[in-house]
Amino acid sequence: MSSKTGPRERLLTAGQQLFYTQGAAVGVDALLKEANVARRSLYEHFGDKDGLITEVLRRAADEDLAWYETALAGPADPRARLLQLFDRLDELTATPDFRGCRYFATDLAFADPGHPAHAETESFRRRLRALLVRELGALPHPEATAEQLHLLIEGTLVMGTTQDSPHPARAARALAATILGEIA
Amino acid sequence: MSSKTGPRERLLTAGQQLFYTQGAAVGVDALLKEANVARRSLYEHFGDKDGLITEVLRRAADEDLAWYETALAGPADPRARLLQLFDRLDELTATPDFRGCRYFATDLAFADPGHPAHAETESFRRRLRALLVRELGALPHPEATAEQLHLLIEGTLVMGTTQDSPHPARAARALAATILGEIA
DNA sequence: TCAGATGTAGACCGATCGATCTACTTTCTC
DNA sequence: GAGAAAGTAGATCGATCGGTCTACATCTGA
Repeated sequence: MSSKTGPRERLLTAGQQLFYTQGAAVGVDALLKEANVARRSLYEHFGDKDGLITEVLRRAADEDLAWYETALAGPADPRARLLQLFDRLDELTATPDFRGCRYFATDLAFADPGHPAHAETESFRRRLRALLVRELGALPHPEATAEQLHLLIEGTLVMGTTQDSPHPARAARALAATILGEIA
Repeated sequence: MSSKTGPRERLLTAGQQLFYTQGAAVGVDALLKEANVARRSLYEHFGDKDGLITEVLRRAADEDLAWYETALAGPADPRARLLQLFDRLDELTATPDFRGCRYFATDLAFADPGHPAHAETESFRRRLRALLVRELGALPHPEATAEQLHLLIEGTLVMGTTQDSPHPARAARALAATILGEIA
């Protein structure tokens, strides 16, 4: 009977937060302090820092994809569902602790293309793309349109990160509306 | 009579290349070796590593904005000029050594919002935005459309970095064509 | 109950980082 | 051509990094 969360869980939670807010370069000491965990526990559970990073990305990917699922839920019309997604993105980028796309930031943080983190970020994007294609299943050119929507999403996250525009998701939504209307 | 380039120039060139390909976390030793410059010269000319980073960004911003200018040059019709920009972006992202947007990568590399590099990246984006607004001067809603084009550009650079799509600029170009057509 | 597994606390190691300093050489200027 | 200025080469410093290790505490299950 384990009512309280163990060190493994606390490390994943701390990693998910600190890697997002501070970047993957966050020191091990900061992670241990945030998680209230002994140094040894990290290396017993994850092998090394990269192991923790990989596992955090895996968990975050599941959560974020679930977020996309709920952001799309509701309307029966696929166009309305996809436009609603940009409304949710508008709320997301307006959040004070929004710091952009975790996966792209991870890719940039590791110059070595062989780093295991890249496999996780690629997996996330492939799943996100599949999700968009599924939504567009009933409409013409689902693959090409999914690519465009994906580009709009990434662009929104970037613009939201740099704060160049107060509401980039609204600009993206308008763009999405035109192509979703055209392919109807 | 200085026919050969001095250490300052070599450092800027090496920094411009290494910071782009390896990220801002590149070590000072690697920079010195690449530039064939003594350690002392770096600190005499730029104070510290951040000084070099800032100066590299300043120079790169001028070059990149000039690239945008030439990418837009040619056609008299502003719509054609902007669509041509995405053709140039298509070539750019297809370059084997393309590694994405230098400025956004720099922003992500420094979690501290007070780091001097952020001022340079913000300056670049502001100038880029102004360039887009200028191009759209004769058309309706130049500010709003510039925001959308900016978002498409950033999205293209991200998608080109992660290689999710072979030609993200073409997807972006199609999106740009719809809004440029609509506001006509 | 008690033994093994699991966790904590923290010293410690080698490597690497940015930065300073000394000593010597080259280059430019007057 | 002599002296100042600028550059090279490299030792060195303190801090920090990821990772290992020892010693002790706690929890758990046969």
